Amino acid sequence: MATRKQVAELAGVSEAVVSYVLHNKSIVKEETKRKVLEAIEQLGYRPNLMARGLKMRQTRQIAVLVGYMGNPFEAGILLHVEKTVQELGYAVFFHSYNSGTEERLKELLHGRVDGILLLGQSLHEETIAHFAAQGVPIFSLLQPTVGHEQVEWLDVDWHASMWQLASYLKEQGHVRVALMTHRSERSYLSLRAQAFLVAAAGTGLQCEPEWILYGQGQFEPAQAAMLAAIVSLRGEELPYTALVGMNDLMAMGAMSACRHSFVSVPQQLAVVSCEGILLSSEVAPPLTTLLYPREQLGQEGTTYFIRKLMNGAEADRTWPETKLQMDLVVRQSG
Amino acid sequence: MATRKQVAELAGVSEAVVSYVLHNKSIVKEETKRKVLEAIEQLGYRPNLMARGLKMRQTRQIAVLVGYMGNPFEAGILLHVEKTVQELGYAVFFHSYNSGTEERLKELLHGRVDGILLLGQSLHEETIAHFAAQGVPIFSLLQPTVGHEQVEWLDVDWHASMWQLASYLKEQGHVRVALMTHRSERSYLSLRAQAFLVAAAGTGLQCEPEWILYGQGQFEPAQAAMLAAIVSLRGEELPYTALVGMNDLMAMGAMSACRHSFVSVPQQLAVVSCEGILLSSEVAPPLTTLLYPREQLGQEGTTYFIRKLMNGAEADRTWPETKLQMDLVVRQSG
DNA sequence: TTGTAGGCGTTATCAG
DNA sequence: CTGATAACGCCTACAA
Repeated sequence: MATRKQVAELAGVSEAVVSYVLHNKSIVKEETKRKVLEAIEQLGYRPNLMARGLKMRQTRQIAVLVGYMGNPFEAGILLHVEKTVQELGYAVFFHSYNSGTEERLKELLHGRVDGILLLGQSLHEETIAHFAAQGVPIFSLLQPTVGHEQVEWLDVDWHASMWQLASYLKEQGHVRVALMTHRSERSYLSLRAQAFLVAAAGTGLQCEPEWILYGQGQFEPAQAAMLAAIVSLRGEELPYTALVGMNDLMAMGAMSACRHSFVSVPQQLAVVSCEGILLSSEVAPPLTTLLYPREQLGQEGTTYFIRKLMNGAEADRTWPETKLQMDLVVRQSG
Repeated sequence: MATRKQVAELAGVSEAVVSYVLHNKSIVKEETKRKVLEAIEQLGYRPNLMARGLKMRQTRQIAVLVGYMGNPFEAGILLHVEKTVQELGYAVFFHSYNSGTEERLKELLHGRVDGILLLGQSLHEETIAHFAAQGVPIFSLLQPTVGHEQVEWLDVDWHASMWQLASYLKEQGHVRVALMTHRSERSYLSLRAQAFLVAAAGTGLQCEPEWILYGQGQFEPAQAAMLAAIVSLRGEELPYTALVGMNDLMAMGAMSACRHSFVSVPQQLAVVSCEGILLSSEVAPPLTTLLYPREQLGQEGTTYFIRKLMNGAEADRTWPETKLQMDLVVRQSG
């Protein structure tokens, strides 16, 4: 573990000079510089990032808080986030967040990150205030749900998107539609559900409260919920002709349940969704879904946030309130 | 940003006492302790992790190097790794690794992590030596390919697993089988391919070199490779009756290509694979595959590694050379 | 152009 | 039991 001191000794200069060379201060004489660089090379010296962080009060590390990596949607976003973070010379502190471990989170992050990037998570107000007080900015990819007034975010325009989806269903002749979402209002899926409900009302679709199924954002719970809904009919026909999933995994879970209980998709039940994850084109039948611009989300959101971090608090008001757009990919499921 | 100094002032004690309280040294008088705890509470004080790390030469952070998060197989492992790391009181420095950015990696990690966990990546020998010299241990989930003699790892027993797969194909009456793998011998898929080739020879399967397709571990390249193989036949029959994918994504890509070119699976071509990722049961037709124990891998491997980190270098020889087992899940693709 | 010294927030040693 | 004080490795204003 070579330190700066050792480099200085080997090069026969003082420690400060080593720093000057490291930071490309042009004030160092060419020959001294060469000597120092040689010593650095020889010892394989690299600055200790803890020490530097302590001194500079800047870690060049940002926390990325995710919910559930088992969902390809979130994993796909993380992929692009990390890539962008890396390109901008920062590093990722990766943490899966569960509401209720906030105390632990504060400890874990204290002094270790320059900012926090939320991947669809909703923090408690108190926690947000805490980090604000610490001078640790927060940015959110995917719109946060409750609270978060001070938190900037980037997401698609869900109202426009859901309007698009509702219109499509209407065009296909559907009137009664079911909805699969997450029970918790803290989930980012709830926002999508609200937007769909508004769009459904606006386009004249019928979506009764008892047609709302809860798949908790994941495949198996969704499968179970759909199965339960089918079984409870005792052989009668489904009261709706279409199901819209608030994410692809749940839509796929529902289709799986249908297949196992001989409900044909899309004839007896059309299924549509709104992410377009990997393999959504490969399930049976291929899923009709909106395409979420994940790369754009990860790339643009992260870039904006880190640039802001680098500039200090200046250029604060530049956030372009443009939301992202989604395209509908019509396949065979609905 | 309350510091220890401020806490000490508020509580009317010296800084050292604050540390004693923090570390539960029972030598502090009950009343002093109470005063200090109050001050901590009031100021919302938490130790700065950079300062602590610098002093202790221990960061309680480990680097996790991944290849491609777009693959549910790797994302699924990360999920369990992170969970375990968190439970053991450590944190994850997340980094996507590309061969060729080793210099950058060394800088980025210097002094910031206590250890490195490889998720199927292969580092250069020189890099391994570097970290060894720095006293940063490396552990690998999934067996590393070339070199890495000094690196401990955990993986399934690929020879046994591939023997199982080859035997199954043989039982099903197949003789000529194709293989879909990654071109680079640095990829962890190459190890699987080697193992399969050995097993194929052992069980009497025929697997000609020109039947080896390269899907680069991902869906779309695999799809393209399979498509190219089919097209090049100009309408003649495939020279093999089964294809074994070195991961599920490639097997699915191959199936997709078959569907689009009207090659029926499994009648004209049986497809099998060896991971069992999410949705492998939902594609058309559902994929016959070995089930990789990802949770066990992430949980056991990470636990072993972090415990070792905590104990210093002691208990070095306890690594149980037991490899993990896989089960075959027979579905409709082969 | 180069060296000195103070300090970032901790922990640990050693007196009181 | 408690209080100074010396590191940990680095950066930077200021002095030489």
